[in-house]
Amino acid sequence: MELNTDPEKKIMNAARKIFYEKGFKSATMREIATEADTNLAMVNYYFRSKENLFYIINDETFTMLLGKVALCIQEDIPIEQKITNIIHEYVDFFMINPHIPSFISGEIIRNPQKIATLMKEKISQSNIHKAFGIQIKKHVDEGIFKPHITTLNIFINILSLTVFPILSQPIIKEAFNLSSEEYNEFIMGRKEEISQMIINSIKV
Amino acid sequence: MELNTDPEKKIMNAARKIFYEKGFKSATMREIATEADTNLAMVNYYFRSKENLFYIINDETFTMLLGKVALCIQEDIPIEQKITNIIHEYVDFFMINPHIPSFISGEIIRNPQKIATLMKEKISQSNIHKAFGIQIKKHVDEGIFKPHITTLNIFINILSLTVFPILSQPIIKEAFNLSSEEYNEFIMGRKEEISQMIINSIKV
DNA sequence: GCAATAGTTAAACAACTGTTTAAAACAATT
DNA sequence: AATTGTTTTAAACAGTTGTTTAACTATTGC
Repeated sequence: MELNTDPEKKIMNAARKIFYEKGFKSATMREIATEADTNLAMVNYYFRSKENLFYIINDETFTMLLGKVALCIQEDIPIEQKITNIIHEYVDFFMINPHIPSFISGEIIRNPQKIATLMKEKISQSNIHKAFGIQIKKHVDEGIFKPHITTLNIFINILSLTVFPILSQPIIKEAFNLSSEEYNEFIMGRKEEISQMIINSIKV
Repeated sequence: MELNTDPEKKIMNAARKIFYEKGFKSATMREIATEADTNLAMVNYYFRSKENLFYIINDETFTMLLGKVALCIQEDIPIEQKITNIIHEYVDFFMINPHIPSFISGEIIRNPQKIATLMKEKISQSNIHKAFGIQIKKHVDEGIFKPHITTLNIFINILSLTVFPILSQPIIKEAFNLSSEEYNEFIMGRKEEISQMIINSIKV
């Protein structure tokens, strides 16, 4: 069901799908070409190399992920509500795109420096750290949050609790005998739980 | 610095190192042979195939990881103390073996069914679920823990909060400008924080 | 209409990989 | 000392992969 007939877009969509599912090393240019309903040479014609194509997808993915959080942060609402919103946003998103966490994990193992640099770039482009960091510091200074609380702290906890259960989906389902419906319920039910957990952990 | 001269052990050690660092697909038999200070044919002579060698390492890794948790669980101490012990154990272990989380993640993407089956097998071998599950249910029934709390819930939270920060080590260090010492401090400082967070989240 | 550019195709190339082979070296047993 | 089974080596094999080539077609600009 490929609506876009532009070959460049078709290849991008195919590459995204294959890279997400298999990671860089296991994905092949021939497979991407077939998925895009074209041939091998076309993929190289439009995107020069596998590495280049991969990093376009990689960049796109990070932009999307950080865009979500940037939107939540710039809203004029209490910080607790921001945290809850980010968690809901991420859980919902990863449920629809369950391959993204493992895609990124795979790239961390393959090329940590490159992905770290990309991440840093994207973080400074959106001013997440600044806008959120100031608000947190204010809460710390006012004695509302515990003294050691930082942006890093909160972000790691949010990502840990949202990303990991998606990453380990196959293991959870098999080891605990959950059907897909039960797994979905489990993840969705965690949204409020995680939010409360994190908010409680930062309040003094 | 290879102390063991037994070629089989030498190949195992080499394979463990290479597989941990690069994952199944990116690791090559030639690289393992070189690392083991022997040649290609020897690796196949002792281990038949790459797939087989990989699953020996895989099995060994899961046995080790679940062994740790099994030990903590069977101690005759309050359940809160058990949770704290597991967290400390895992954080310390992953700090020494930072490649294991990404190694397992890589295998989840490559062959989810196989790793899920292996995990299930190992879980039922150690009687984690049983021994821990009973104790949790007792706390729930006595009104000490919240009604919805299960083994799965607690385990996912423990693993999420311990594994993810290790998995994303390169990104954390780069994006937040942390030196290795600062990163280590950050992770080590989280041990108590995580313990409190999880225990608070399950108590009624 | 025509030349130049862009798009498309099938085939070839070169490098790499897991696995196998066949012969040599070694060890132990008879 | 000869034989047997095991270990080690170097080479070959067959398949896959990313990339390039060269020929062909379609499109565009003049």
